[in-house]
Amino acid sequence: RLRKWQERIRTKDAGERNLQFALSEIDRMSSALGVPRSVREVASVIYRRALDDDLIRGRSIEGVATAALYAACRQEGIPRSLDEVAEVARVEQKEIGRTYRYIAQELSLGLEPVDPVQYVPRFCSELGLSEEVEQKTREIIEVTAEKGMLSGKSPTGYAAAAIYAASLLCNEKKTQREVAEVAQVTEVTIRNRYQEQIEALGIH
Amino acid sequence: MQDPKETINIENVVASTGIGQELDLQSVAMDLEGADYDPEQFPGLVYRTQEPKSAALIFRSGKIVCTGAKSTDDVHESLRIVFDKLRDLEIQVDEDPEIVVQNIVTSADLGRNLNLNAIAIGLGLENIEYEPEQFPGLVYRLDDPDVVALLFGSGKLVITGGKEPDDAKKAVDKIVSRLEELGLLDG
DNA sequence: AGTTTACTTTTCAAAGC
DNA sequence: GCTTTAAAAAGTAAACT
Repeated sequence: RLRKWQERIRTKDAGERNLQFALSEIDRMSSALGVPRSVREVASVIYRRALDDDLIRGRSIEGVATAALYAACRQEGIPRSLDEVAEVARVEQKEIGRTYRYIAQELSLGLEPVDPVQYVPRFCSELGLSEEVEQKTREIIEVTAEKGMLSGKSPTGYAAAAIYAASLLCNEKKTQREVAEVAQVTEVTIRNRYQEQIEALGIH
Repeated sequence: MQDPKETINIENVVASTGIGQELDLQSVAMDLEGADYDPEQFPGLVYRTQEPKSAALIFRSGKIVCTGAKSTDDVHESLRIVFDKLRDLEIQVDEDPEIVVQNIVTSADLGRNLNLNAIAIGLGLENIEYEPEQFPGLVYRLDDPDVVALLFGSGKLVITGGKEPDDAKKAVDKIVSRLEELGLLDG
């Protein structure tokens, strides 16, 4: 009976330690990504829900904690791309994406695809662009997405191209390289999306 | 465009069978020209047929997986070639080994662009998977037929997981009617 | 800048780790 | 879970010319 009791304590302690580890990892990555405290709290809640629903079985604590943070950013409307999250995570991007899809499904998070507009304030701010460019970017994204051009395209690449186009239109030009750098996409992607967008807008 | 069902094309057929005899893959690898065998990497020996084009994975147990064929007829033709090659090596092969089709991959075209965002919401986020940051296709799992469809912005799609060619036709029918009743196939 | 090659997703069997 | 095999879809990426 004593052994059973000790085992229970040991299991409980191990569980506590694992939870503390997961929460400290969420904190560490959140700081590195510079997300607000509210997002960390949402991530913690998602992680605890995953824990309660036994979703960690067969997966790494690190992977679930990272996926929870990625999901929390999206839920709070200030997404970080998988690429950005992977840079501060200790699991590879592929596993973060796979784990995110799993917990989003199992916990019925009901998160819609990321809207490129949600990346605009942060990217424009990092580029030191004006409110005017930011507004023009939103307009470009909304008008072209309305025409069905967003289907299947990466939200970051789409946002990056629109920012590049808006910076030209507002005479605050940023190079494709500068925009590519903050959005973590290649210049080739910006070029491709940019061509489609200006054509759809009829800007020649 | 035309009837989406007319655009259905079988891209790959996966099937399994067995010769009813255990094999010494090491010696088969030595005698069979073009055979790839690296047991450290994978327990199966890989043998490719040229016409019809396919790849056969041959195992020590005598079981065989054939993949890459464009039709069920091609699967049978490819495996007939593999069986004969093994017989040439003086290996006993059952007369007519049962061949079971395990998966058929099909492509099709709905003939009109799709707004995947609207479709994701329309079909219900809990019923689909659409993460354009990770993959441009929307993943839609059907219960009957039991297949998985990948829908793309171009209107083209992939149907996989089916056991018979008819599954793809049924799936396309269901997808078209579902999108139509949601009013997402026009515009 | 254009081309080629390659990786992302889904499906399935096989034997073994 | 992973390993290997094939195939399509479209987007993204990297290595070359």
